[in-house]
Amino acid sequence: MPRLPEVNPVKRMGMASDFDTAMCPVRNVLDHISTKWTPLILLTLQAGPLRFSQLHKQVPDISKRMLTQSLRDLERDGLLSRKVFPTKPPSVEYELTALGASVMLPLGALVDWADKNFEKIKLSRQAFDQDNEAA
Amino acid sequence: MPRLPEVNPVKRMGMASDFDTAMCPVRNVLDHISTKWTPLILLTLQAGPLRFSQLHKQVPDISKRMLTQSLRDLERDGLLSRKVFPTKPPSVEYELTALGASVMLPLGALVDWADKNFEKIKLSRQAFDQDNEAA
DNA sequence: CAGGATCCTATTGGATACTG
DNA sequence: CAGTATCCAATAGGATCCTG
Repeated sequence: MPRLPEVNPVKRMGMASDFDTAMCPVRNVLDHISTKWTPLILLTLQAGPLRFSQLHKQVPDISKRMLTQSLRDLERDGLLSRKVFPTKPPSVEYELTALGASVMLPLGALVDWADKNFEKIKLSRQAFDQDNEAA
Repeated sequence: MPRLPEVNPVKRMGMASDFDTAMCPVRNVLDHISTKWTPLILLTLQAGPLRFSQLHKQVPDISKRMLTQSLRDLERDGLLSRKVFPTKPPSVEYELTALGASVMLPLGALVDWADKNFEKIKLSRQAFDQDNEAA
C-alpha cells in the first residue's frame, strides 16, 4: 500500500484508463485493514488504550518501525486516536475510536472464523501439498 | 506470504524463541485471506463458478501471474475448487467450496463495512493530511 | 519514551515470452 | 485456454543509530 500521496498509477498510458482503484472501497479500505500488522494492533487495542511501548510488547515480533507506520495509517483513517501526554520523557496513548471499534465487529467475526477453521485449513494444505509431491 | 514450504523463521537464534507464528490463526489464516487480491477473487466467485479467463476479466487490473498464484493459494487452503475439463484447448473452472462460502459471511460483512464507511475514512484522511502540512 | 532517518535485504508483483 | 518461466522494478520491512 502506498504511503501518503495516494496517486492513481495508470500504467498503460493512452489506453483510456480502465478502472479507478481510488474509487473502490474494497481496495482502498481493506488494503489498510488487512495488512500483516493492523488486525493484530486493532485486536490488541480492543481491550483498552495502550501506550506505544505496551503495544510493542503485546504485538509479537513487530518492529518499532512498522508499529509506528501502522499506527500512523490507522490514525489517518480515523480508526484510532493518538494522545500525547507532555510528561518527560513523553508518553503516548493509543485508543480505538468509535469507528475503530465499529470495524472490530466484522473483523472480529473474521478472526473467529479463522480460529474455528484453522484445523480444517491446515488439513487441506497437507492434502494439497501431498498431491503435489509429483515435483 | 511465503509459498509452499511454511517454515518458522526464528531470526534471533539462541534467544529462546518467543512466539510461534505458525500456531497463530490470525497470522496464518488472515494473511492468506487479506491479501491485495483474494477478497476480490472470492467476492467475484460468490456469484457462481467462473473460468480462468472470465475471472481475469472480472477482477480489475490483476495480472495472470498473480491470479494464478492467488487461485493456487485459495485452492490449497480449501476455499475454492479447481476443475479441469479435458477440452482442447483446456478449460478450468473455479468455484467456492463450502468452506469458501462460509468465509464470505464475515468477509462480506467487512466489505459492507468498508462500503459504508468509505466517505468517513476519506474525510479523516483529508483532515489528517491537512494537519500534517507542516512539512 | 516515542519516535524519525537511513541503509539494506527480501518479498511482491508487473511485463513478456513460451508451452501443452 | 490456462497456465509456467524468466527478468526486472517497486514495495515491505528489519537493523541500527540518532533525538526532543
